[in-house]
Amino acid sequence: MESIRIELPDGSVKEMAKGSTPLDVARSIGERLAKDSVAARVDDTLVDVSTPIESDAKLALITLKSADGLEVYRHSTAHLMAHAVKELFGDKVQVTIGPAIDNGFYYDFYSPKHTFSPEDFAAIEGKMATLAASDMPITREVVTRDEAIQLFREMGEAYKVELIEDLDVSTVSLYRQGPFVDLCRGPHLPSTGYIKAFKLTSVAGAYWRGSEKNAMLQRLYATAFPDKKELNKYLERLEEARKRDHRKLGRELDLFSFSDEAGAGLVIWHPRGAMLRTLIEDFERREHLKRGYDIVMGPQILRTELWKTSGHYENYRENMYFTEIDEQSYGVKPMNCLAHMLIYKSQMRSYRDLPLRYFELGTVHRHEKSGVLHGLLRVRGFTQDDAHILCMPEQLDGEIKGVLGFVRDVMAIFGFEYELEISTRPEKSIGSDVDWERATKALISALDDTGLPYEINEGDGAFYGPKIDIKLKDALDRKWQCATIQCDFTLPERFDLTYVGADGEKHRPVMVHRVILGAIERFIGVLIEHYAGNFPLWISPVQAVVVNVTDNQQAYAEQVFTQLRAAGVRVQKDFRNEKLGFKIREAQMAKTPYMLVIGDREMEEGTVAPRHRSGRNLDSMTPEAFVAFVAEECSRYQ
RNA sequence: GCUGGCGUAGCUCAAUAGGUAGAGCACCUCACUUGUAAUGAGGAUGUUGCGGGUUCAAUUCCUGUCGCCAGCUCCA
Repeated sequence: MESIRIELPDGSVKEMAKGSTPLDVARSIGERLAKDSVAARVDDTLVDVSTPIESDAKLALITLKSADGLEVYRHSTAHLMAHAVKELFGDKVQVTIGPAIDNGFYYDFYSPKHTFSPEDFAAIEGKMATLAASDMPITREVVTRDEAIQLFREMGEAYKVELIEDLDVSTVSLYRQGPFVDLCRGPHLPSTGYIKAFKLTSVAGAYWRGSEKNAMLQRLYATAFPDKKELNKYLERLEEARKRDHRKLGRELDLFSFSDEAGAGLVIWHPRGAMLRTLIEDFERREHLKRGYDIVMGPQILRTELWKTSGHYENYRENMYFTEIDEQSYGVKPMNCLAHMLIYKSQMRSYRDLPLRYFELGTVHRHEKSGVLHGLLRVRGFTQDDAHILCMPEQLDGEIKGVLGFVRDVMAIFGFEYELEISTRPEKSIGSDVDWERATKALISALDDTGLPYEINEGDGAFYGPKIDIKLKDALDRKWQCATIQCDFTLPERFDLTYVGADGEKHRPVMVHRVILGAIERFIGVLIEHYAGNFPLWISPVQAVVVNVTDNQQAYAEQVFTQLRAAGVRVQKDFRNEKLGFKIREAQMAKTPYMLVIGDREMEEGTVAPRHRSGRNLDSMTPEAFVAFVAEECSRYQ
């Protein structure tokens, strides 16, 4: 019999008969490995453990311990769910697609006759458990494209037919488990019995193939883990994450609110939230001034004519608010660039002036679709830490690198990890091919320079230029774009911006539109979840609360409070006639960093006894010492 | 914007086969003078999101609208 050489990840080589399967190889190593292997990687291709190997190859067996294994597991669980749904709802539903995602999987069903609700979950889970327990083999078969089309057509699965019809291949693979068959590339678990722990989590609408022009499908989300223990751990983690939800903490910590009466997506900042925001904005002003930006301010509304000049009226009108007064139409600004353009144009510019960096904490309004609003993370009125850099083309690289460095420094201060993405030209856009190419190259070069990994989103750029996006994650790992760096070769053109070069001729400057935190609202939303409401001292709206033990110390405590406030500590007092434990508890729940306890002892010594929200007590110290202590802890950010 | 779910006191949630609503916390009053996560007693609290319809009667059923939640689409 012909034999082949199988190279294993540790470099060892096994001689196996031609046509041996990964499972055969696993068995030759050990029964335990054979049992644990759910798929295999043969020369970089993921396959089933039952796929025969026909020639010399590198082989890695995949168990549920690896990310690949888990993905296979979840994908197979998605099939199991589709199988269960077909058994329960039969002809009422058609299957479409069901991939594995982070922490689980989903499956989309076309189901006009039955609307899925969480009440269906128990039945579906029960059926899945039965199907898993029956341990049906999951088998792969390869058929021609036409055979597959015919098969799914007979089954009444129109969406599968459409999928196959769009495939440019001669054969497709099918996976069967009992009577259930699905078009799938695989690989899959050897049998349904491998599936042990899963839970349906939610149901939501999703457009077929992600386009709002297509039919709305019903998507069942679920999670799956190799065993119940891990599943429960995940569910607990999810529960913990929900406690960090900035919408919940925002109310509990009395930071902000929304009001139907005011309007959807419009933030109302309460004293503590407004303080938090002010502190962050002050920080921003300092950091920008340090880096050579000039602070500027523009008006809230500008004449509609100007939005026509900029191209916003043409491209962004549906997101804008307009108002008309004295027969004059104005647009409420959705972006801050226009005033910055006017500042640039207010005088003749020399190449010696460049780069010019105009910074504005600019409040903008955008009419976002009602369904996308989400706490502070997606609102209709927000303030950006916006800047427009106007420079010579040869300065572009350096400016973009400078901004990326700025982002890196700021994110380090808040302890954020972030993901970088670059987005290229979309279909609906303005500007020439040459400009787009030059701008895109500049961004890529700057990204490469950071040495950090980044993703490329083709066609995802703004209508006026390509961009780099920096994304942060919320408590539930949903990604939100915060910082963004966008090249714009269009506005300088439209506003006819020029500078006089060394040659005495007029030249066109290039523009970089960039934000570091992005929208302050969104950033604070993510920040609340990041710290779970336990803000570091330098941005804590309330840094300390003075708490007396009995009325006896009230006069002294009042004096301490006044002294600390005069010294710039953000301090509050709680002199209510309550037990100390009660007042400590309240301060604790408000996540106040320090509680300054004053009893007879402290009054006699002229000190306070600080208690940190962690429960740790500091040695008693004089109010002056506490002021210095706070100043020291905050100093590294100022 | 779309699909589905939801809107009851400041917050978290009960209630009703259709008969105009209750509990805890918070709030107010009184007593207690208290040492590091809840002292006790008493009190007040609602146009049941808003409008229209069906009905003798609507918080409950129907409908419109506003808002919220999950996801999709879209974006900081």
